[in-house]
Amino acid sequence: MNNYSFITMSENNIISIDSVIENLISIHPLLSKTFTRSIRHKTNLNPGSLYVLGVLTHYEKLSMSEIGCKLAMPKPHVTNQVDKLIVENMVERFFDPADRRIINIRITPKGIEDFNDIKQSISEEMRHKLELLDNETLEKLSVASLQVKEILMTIDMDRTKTSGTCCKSE
Amino acid sequence: MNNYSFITMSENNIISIDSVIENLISIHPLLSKTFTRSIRHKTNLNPGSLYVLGVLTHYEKLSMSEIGCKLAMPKPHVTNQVDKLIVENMVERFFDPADRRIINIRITPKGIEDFNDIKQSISEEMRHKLELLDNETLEKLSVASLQVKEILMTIDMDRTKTSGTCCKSE
DNA sequence: ATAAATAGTTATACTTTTGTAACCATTTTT
DNA sequence: AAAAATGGTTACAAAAGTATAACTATTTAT
Repeated sequence: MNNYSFITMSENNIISIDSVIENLISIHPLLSKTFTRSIRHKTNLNPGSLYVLGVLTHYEKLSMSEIGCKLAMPKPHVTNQVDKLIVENMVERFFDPADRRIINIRITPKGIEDFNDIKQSISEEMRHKLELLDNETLEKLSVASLQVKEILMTIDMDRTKTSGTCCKSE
Repeated sequence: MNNYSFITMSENNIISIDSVIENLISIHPLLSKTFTRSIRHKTNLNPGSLYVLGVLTHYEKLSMSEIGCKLAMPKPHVTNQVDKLIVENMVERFFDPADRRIINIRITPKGIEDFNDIKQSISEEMRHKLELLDNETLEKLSVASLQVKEILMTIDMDRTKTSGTCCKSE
């Protein structure tokens, strides 16, 4: 029985992983299209810049490489997107006192404010859709999306290839 | 008390919608990057073609416009992506007997098979990450992602602008 | 029957993102 | 001190996706 329960456990696990991936793959284009489109129409920022801004709201500071890692974005592209955000005073660079090669980025108060405005604006359409859901469904979606978000954020989608090494252990 | 409870209800609702959007916006780049990168490296298909293929696994048939609607993809782009899938024998066109302007697309058995292979392959990295999660977390993610997926799929991310009208009522 | 609307394609210009390699500055290794 | 590794930038080529308009074929409305 021990053995048996172990096997089913493991089986379940595999099934679980596949179904998770299945779900995530389905979720992705739905979100991708909604937000990307809105971003294009309602802001001057590239989708990429906005992702950078977004990830910076979750961390006090990130180095250029870490940003690229969190978003699996090539380093040269990170440079470009951060440059744009700096022009807009939404983020700022500062050297790492311990290692002067490292350039850290943090979001500015203006960045936080702007990001909130942008979020409001790009999510207008989706808000209208969500308003049509009944309370129970909405609540379910709220809890479920929070869980997905939190779990995914603990997973580093790192890549070691594109341009030098990427995320190290957190 | 009735009134009060109504107000809090409504407040909660607004808070819920905002937090849902917040979560979805956070989830999006995480998935986007993971899958997009893998798609690029492990298949010959564009990400776009794969999204089309994916959405076709969920519906028996879809017209060109409906595909564009489900994915919020401009119609000319849908044409391109479907063309590529047809060359690979992964989907097929057939006229709608009731209205010969409409071209319906359905996935072929080969398409289903290939899509499964591709899914396996593009999700390898993510599978390794997910394997590191403990069972409880994985189970939570499985349930939560399923809920998010199912709810989002009931919401049409339609757009009426790009190229003529889009999704009509389901 | 004619005009207007709809579904889809073609063509084209454009933006965003990716991939690669060369390069500088700094740190680590030896 | 010299060599190797690391973090970041620059520059350029290529892929993917977006926007728009013009066009054909079919259907619907008048």
